[in-house]
Amino acid sequence: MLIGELSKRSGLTKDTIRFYEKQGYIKVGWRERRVNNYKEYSEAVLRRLLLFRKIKAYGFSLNEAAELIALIDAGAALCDTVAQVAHERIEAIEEKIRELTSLKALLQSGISSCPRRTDHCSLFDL
Amino acid sequence: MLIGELSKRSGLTKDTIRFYEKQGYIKVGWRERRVNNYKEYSEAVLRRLLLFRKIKAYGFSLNEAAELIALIDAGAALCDTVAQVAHERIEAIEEKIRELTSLKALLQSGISSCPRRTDHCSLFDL
DNA sequence: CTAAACCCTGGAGTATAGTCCATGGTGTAT
DNA sequence: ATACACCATGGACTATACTCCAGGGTTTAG
Repeated sequence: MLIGELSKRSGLTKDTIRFYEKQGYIKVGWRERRVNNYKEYSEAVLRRLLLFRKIKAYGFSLNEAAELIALIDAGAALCDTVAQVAHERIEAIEEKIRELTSLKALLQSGISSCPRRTDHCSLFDL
Repeated sequence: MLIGELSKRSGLTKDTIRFYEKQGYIKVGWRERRVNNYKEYSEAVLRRLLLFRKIKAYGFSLNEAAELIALIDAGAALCDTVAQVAHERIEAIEEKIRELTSLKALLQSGISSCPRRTDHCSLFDL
């Protein structure tokens, strides 16, 4: 299929697909050019793009997604390995949540310590 | 004071201070050059930098900090106004926390739905 | 024949907040 | 005299993940 169809079926824009190619996240064109120089994409490429989307939906970065896919390609995506990776991601998310929570608490305590009577708020006083 | 001292007293690197100047977050040098072209910074600039640090510590971006400082400069930093801004920030943080929490749940449900017996994890199957 | 709708490439721009570098001037101590 | 610390400027580079553009070729319908 050509890039337009691939774009529709993968849900990624043409630009994104070309970007992934440039970055080497998908390799293609690599022989599959039509006479007119148009690239012919295979179903395998489509599956790869869908996989990227799925993994990214879990909050992984493109690079992390690529690493996971390499693992899968290598047949090394054992449950334990994947669970391990997912756990690390969860911990990173939890850490981020903790940061945000304490930031929120900081703001709330700032607000609640405000006298609310003057015409100048002390929240940002040095 | 010269930039070296300002850097030490503000806790910001010289590069950061120069960056703030370039971006117009602080205006200086504006007459206060020594004969040798060295910039002379005032205590007012130091206070401004400390204010930026403080506001940024609350998780505001540089631009938001600049807006808040403009408010303060204008004498318009009423408690209600500031509380309003802080509330918006808190809501944004809460929204982010909700996103992260659901992402975490997604990952967790993915992991827990894993049979954990095969040599290929189904978590990332299409 | 021409317009619309595709395709190609390379490169620049977006956002954020700096960080680093080259090049060159200045000030102080030995 | 020279080393060393300090100052100045402008511009490039970092990370992430695209997004958009210019300039050009191709295909298809009317």
